[in-house]
Parts: sequence; structure tokens; C-alpha cells
Amino acid sequence: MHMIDSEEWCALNDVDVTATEEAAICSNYETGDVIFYEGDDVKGVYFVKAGLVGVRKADLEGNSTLLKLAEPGDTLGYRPLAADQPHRASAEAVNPSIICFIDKATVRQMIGENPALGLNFLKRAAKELGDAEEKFHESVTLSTRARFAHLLIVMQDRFGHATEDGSLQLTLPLSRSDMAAMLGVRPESVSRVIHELEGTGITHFAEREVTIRDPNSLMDVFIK
Amino acid sequence: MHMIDSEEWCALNDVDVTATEEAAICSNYETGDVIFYEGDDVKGVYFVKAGLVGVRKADLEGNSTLLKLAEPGDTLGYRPLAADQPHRASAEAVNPSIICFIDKATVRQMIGENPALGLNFLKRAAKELGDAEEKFHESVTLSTRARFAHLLIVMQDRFGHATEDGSLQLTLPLSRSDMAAMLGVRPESVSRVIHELEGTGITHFAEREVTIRDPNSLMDVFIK
DNA sequence: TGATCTATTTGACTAATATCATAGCAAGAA
DNA sequence: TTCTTGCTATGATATTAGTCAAATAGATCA
Repeated sequence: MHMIDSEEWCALNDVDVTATEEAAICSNYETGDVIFYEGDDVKGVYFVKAGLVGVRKADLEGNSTLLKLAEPGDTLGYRPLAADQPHRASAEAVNPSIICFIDKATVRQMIGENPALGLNFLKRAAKELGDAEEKFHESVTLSTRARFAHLLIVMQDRFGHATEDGSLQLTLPLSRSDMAAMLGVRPESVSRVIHELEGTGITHFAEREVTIRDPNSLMDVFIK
Repeated sequence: MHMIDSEEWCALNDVDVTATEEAAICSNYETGDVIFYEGDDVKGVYFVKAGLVGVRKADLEGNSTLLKLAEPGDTLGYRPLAADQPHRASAEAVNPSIICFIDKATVRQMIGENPALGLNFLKRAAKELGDAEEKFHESVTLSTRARFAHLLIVMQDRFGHATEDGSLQLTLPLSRSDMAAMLGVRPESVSRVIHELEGTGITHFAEREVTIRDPNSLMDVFIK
């Protein structure tokens, strides 16, 4: 994944994208390695070249929620940079990842010279804000079961594929605990919801291999 | 409240701010009047000149959550405009308000001619995104009591004032039901939390008049 | 003033999810 | 193999907040 192929950085011309890629420092992260911590000052942004990164928020009692997953092409840390705030969440490799750091002076220079880049980040922030507001609304409005169904649907979109018989296949990128952290519930509750979905025959879970036998019924579970 | 005094529009020069204000169509809204509906196409943005506006999201069962309050100087509708999405929430006057509509062609032209305006909206979106993520985290992590304490603290910051004896005074801009909608809980639960806080002596509620007798204890309630 | 309306509070009960304890199970290490 | 170790699942119980119904309190209006 090159920066030029990303939603945001594609605004740069050849010269600038080359300059930015040259200024970028790419590193390998193993599963579990931390990219930045909540509370850290923002030194720049991180472009995910390969792998999968989780963005987490923790509280005092040790509860942690998983706010989002970043895939190749995504840029991390632009939000606190734009807001002029310290990091309000930490980022950690969920899978082995290659991540390129671009210091904030370079980012600011590029945005200054290419207004379209700033607008792309505005668009990204605006979309994410809509999603975050939706997520809040769902968390207080829907049951754990419905939210898990929604998570499955989203995961299917991002990580799954259809099969010839109309069912959907999916390899979950996350453990049960991490899915629980995405929903803001306990892992036991996720286990119970999975057990329940199995009972209805809508889905089949084998470790992280999921078959969605009846996508329409799963949609119904999400809505209710 | 003039546009030039707002966090975002202050980026415009005198000529452009005058042009924008001339393009703006200002209207009066009574309490309860709707400014736009969830699902509507975005026709432009709304600058709140006076009053108080609530941004709401409803679901199929009629549950509604109050996502945020917009005060004079705030601009509504820029998020879906920037994201190129329809409105994902509705807006409604909580108090009688004066609101100026600016059509999206004008907004886009101004942003095109003044990159700083776009960056101001980026900063705004980035801050709101941080808040929204925090709100999700709180909603799944903290008790109703703690979240209500936090709401009180935020309300105090925005609408309250200190008194000479060290206690804090506040006139709530919202009904109990609307506070419940901000927290994503039922009005009965808000009543019970208020009753409980009264019992501890930390706060005193008389209709919408609130006295926070012991701000430190209120902070403790928030944290736990 | 009394009548009515709505918002709020209170109480009894129920439902949903967390908590805690324990057990199973797969993958890797000795 | 056998022993860990960590993740997942299950059962029993506790806690929290929701639901429903009724009472109360203000506000408005005739």
C-alpha cells in the first residue's frame, strides 16, 4: 500500500508524495506492539502500510474499549494533530504491521501547500464523526445481541467474502475479548451471544472462522 | 453573535465574511421547531446566532438520544456536508433561536478561496470526534450516576457560574427527559440519580436551578 | 378559584448484563 | 507426552437499569 493509493494522501502531486514518502520512517510492529499511548504528545502521523492496528481507550479500572481498527491505507494520529490535542487513545498492532511515521512538520507543510489534502482529512474526520455518533447511539439504544450482529455485518464487509451457496464466510481478525472491547461489554456476554446465534442457526462459529448462513436474519437481529 | 466572532468563520477576511453574511438567510425558531431532519439531504450549513439547539438521533422504536447542544457561534450541518452524506441527525431549537442558513455552494466557494476556513472546520471536526469517542467510552464504561455527574460538570462549565461561598450555581437548559436523552437512559433513572445526589448533600436541585455544594465530591462521583 | 395538562417522582417488578467461580480446550514448552 | 498458559465457555448469583403503573407537583387556562 503506497500513500498515493490512500483516500487522503492521493491529493498530493508526484513531487510531494515522493517527498513525503522519503520523509516517512517505516517500521515493523509485531502483534501487541504499541505505536503510541493515550496521553502522549503528538509527534506526527502514522500511515498503515500493512497489517492491522487497533485503537484503544482505557479507563482507571483497567476496562478498555477498542474504538476502531486501522487497515492498510489508513492514517493514524491525524485527529489529535488536527485538534491540537495529545493522543486520546493508544494504538497497538493487532496483526504484524508495517507503519510509516511522518513527523508533524512535514504533515503541516504538505497540508499548507496542498489544500486538497486538508480537505481530505476533513472528509475523513467528518465521516468518522458520523460513525462515532452512530456508535454512541447504538450503544445506548441496542442490546448486546443487536450490536454484536452489527459488528459481524461490518466485519463481513471488511474481512469476509461470499460463497457460491449464498452464505457468507469470514475470518475474524479479533479475539472474543477484543470483540467484547469493541462493543463495550464483557467477553462472557460475547460468548453467550455467540451461543445464542448458533442456536438459531443464523451463524456458525469455529474459532475465528465464521459462516453467516442467513444474512437476512442477521440483519433482523441487528435492527431489533 | 456575528460570524466573524465564531471559531471557524473568523478565518474569512472582511470582504468574504460580508459576502457570506449577505448570502445567509436568518430565521427565528421557536422552542421545538425543527431545523433539519435526519435523512434530509444537506442543502447548506446553519450558523447559530442566538438561542440553543439540540442535535438528536432517533431509532425505529422511538428512542431518541440527544447528541449535543449547539450554542451561538456554532455551525450545524458542516459534518454531513464535509462527509458528503445526508444528515444523520436532526436539529431542533431547545430555546427560541436565530439561525442563519448558508447554502452549500457559498460554503464550498468560501472554503475553496480560504483554505484556513477548511482547516478550522477540520479542527472542529477533530475535536468533536475526540469528544464523541470519549462519550462512547464513557457510555459503556461508567454508571448512569457517574455519567450524570459528568454531564452536570460540563453543564456547569457552559451554563453555570461560581458563587462567593465556593459552591457552583447552574440553571439547566434542559428538561429531565432531555438530560436522560443525553445520557442514553430513561427519565426515571435521572430522577433516581438526582434523588441520590440530593441525599448525599453534594448537590441541590430545585426544578432547573442547581447548586453544586461540593464540586470535589461531584468529581469523585464522576470518576467512579 | 378550580380543572386540566404535562413533567417529574416514586414504587414494585422485570429484564439484561456484569461478576465470580470453575471448567474445558487448544497451542506451545519442557 | 505432560505441563503450562491463555483464551473461551458455562453456571450461579448479584447488580443495574428498564418497564409499567400510580402519585405528585407545577403550569396554564377557563
